[in-house]
Amino acid sequence: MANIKEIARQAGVSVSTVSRVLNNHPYVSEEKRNRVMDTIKQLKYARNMNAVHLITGRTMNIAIMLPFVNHVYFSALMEGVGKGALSASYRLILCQTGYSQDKEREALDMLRNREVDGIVVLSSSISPTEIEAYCAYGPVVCCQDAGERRFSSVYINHTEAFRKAIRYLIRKGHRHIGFTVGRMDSPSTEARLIAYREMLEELGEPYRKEWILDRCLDIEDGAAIMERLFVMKERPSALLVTGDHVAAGLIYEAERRGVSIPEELAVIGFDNHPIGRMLGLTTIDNQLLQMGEMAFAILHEHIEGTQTAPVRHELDFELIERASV
Amino acid sequence: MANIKEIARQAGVSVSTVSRVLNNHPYVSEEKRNRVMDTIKQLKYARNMNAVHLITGRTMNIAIMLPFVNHVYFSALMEGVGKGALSASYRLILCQTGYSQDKEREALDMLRNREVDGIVVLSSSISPTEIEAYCAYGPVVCCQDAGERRFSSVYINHTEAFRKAIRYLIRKGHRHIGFTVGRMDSPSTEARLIAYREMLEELGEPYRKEWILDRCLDIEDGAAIMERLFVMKERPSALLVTGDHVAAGLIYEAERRGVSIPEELAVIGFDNHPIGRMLGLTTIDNQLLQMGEMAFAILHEHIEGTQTAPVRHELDFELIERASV
DNA sequence: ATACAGGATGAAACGCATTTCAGAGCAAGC
DNA sequence: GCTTGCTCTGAAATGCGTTTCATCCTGTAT
Repeated sequence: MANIKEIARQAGVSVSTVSRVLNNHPYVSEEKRNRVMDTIKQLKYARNMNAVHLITGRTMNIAIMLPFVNHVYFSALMEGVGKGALSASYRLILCQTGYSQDKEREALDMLRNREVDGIVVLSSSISPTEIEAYCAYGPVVCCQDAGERRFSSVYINHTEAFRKAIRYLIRKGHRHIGFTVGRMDSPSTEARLIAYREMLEELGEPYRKEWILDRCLDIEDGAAIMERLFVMKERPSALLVTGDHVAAGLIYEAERRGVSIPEELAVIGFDNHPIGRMLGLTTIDNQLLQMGEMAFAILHEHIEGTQTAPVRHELDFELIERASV
Repeated sequence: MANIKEIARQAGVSVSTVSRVLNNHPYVSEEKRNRVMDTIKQLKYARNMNAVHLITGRTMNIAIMLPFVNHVYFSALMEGVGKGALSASYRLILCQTGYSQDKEREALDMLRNREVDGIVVLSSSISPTEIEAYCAYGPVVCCQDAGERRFSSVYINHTEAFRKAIRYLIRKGHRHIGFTVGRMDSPSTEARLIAYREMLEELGEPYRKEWILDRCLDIEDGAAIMERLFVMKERPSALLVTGDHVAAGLIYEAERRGVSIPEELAVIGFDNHPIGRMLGLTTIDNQLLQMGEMAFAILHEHIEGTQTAPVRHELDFELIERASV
């Protein structure tokens, strides 16, 4: 309940001196410093950070916008951002949007409202152009390639990664390749389609809409894929699965049904999650942890002012060969 | 950049009127309300929430303290808390502690510093007694049973749940039962040991230290259990595994090594995670989502002042019979 | 005509810590 | 002896929105 004024009064100094003690400024005599610190302890004084935020114009909070927390992809990214934030003494404010555009705008508004010093967008449903409008109020970093923008981004080149996975499958003799996506209209799906179409062209294969399996987000969606494959007249011999958890579900269900992997169905996952390592899943490591850390690092530079121009940082990816192809 | 004073000046009204418009108070004439709203739009005014927080003494933020975000148990709990927070317009500030006591105190200090209106502790390393000291500064809700305390808690009765699982195993003919834990000195481990010792007594079985497998947190730890079982002279015929992910690792590895489940090894998981449903894992549903939601609901009541006394809310659990026993 | 309730409005106090500025005291340098 | 440059200190301005209180006005009840 006590405030800085009360401390000053009881310690017999001015509020400025108390503030100096609080902030470890030099130029306070040992004697007064001790007196102030004693009074602080006696009165169990705790600073009202809201006043600090108001006067300094900084909150040491950053917002992290994502559709849902309970998903391995976002957990990993979040872990990375959190790691960076922790070591720089920033706090993370969770903005779980469920891809609701209103919620997303609400999150971005925190920047306008000075509630946060910056925001990292893991995934959003509103357009990059709309996000761009918020750059006037503070730094924004996105974990998706959004092209040349007024905000920074950290991403992996999904087209390139997909191309690499496809090439690998072709080298292994596959011509009938399908893939799964989380949602059809996401930027990464778009990026993947580019590489996919390229491949079809090259192999002279037709575009089979049903080989692009939509709404594959978690392990059970993965298990459900088998059923979807069984009802197809023509089945792909290989599947690129976005997410090791989805792939794990698929592999499990394949085993249960006696479909042998990789002989009857080759699978490549994404994310390089522990579950994939355990299952011997060939996967693309897309460096989620590093991406999160890098996102924070860049945001931090923007906040500190050491970097004012938006940066686009493309991360490497790596094909990890295991036993599912 | 504009502030309420500037809006007032340009709209030709007082700051009080602007504030009233901002907060949808009645008693503002239609005409002035419109004038103010127009000016707000023109100047692209955004409220400085830090000033609001300072004057109102509330931030609409709550802290959520947990060791790591990248873990299914905490993800599920967090999802629940987040759900509640969202619908009550509260923000979640993530305090990832890694069980560092300093970090935990830092999180609790946010309460003293008025940075948050309340805090929910999912799991902590510091003692309940130390947490209790912070209750003077604001409401705290823990997701573990800490006995009669000055803070509220939401929990499941781990002893009871364990007992139920053990009874079930005994009914199925098992006498040699082991179990896994995340860390040996956690409150839930203690609770489980009570039921476990009871069972040993009843069956007249000796306490075999090696049948309590420590440090089992994720899927790979689960897979590693098989190796640990193989080097034992005597092996348990059934294992209670804390976490469906750990159990999934174990099941997978058992299959790989040709150990049939449940014939050679029966397994009961915890958490009722989708991965367990997929694998036909018998498990105890400990209502993580509901626990998170309930934790927030109680915290909310404390913040609103509708509930001032600490409450202890014990949640039900449910044994879900599937094929692993 | 009088009283009273309620709508509408603005001035001012309030919440609290940081920072600038001015000034005092004192030592070192010329 | 005088200037320069620290060290140390406090008064006051600052950041910005909310809320209380007093006041004025208008319509309705008596």
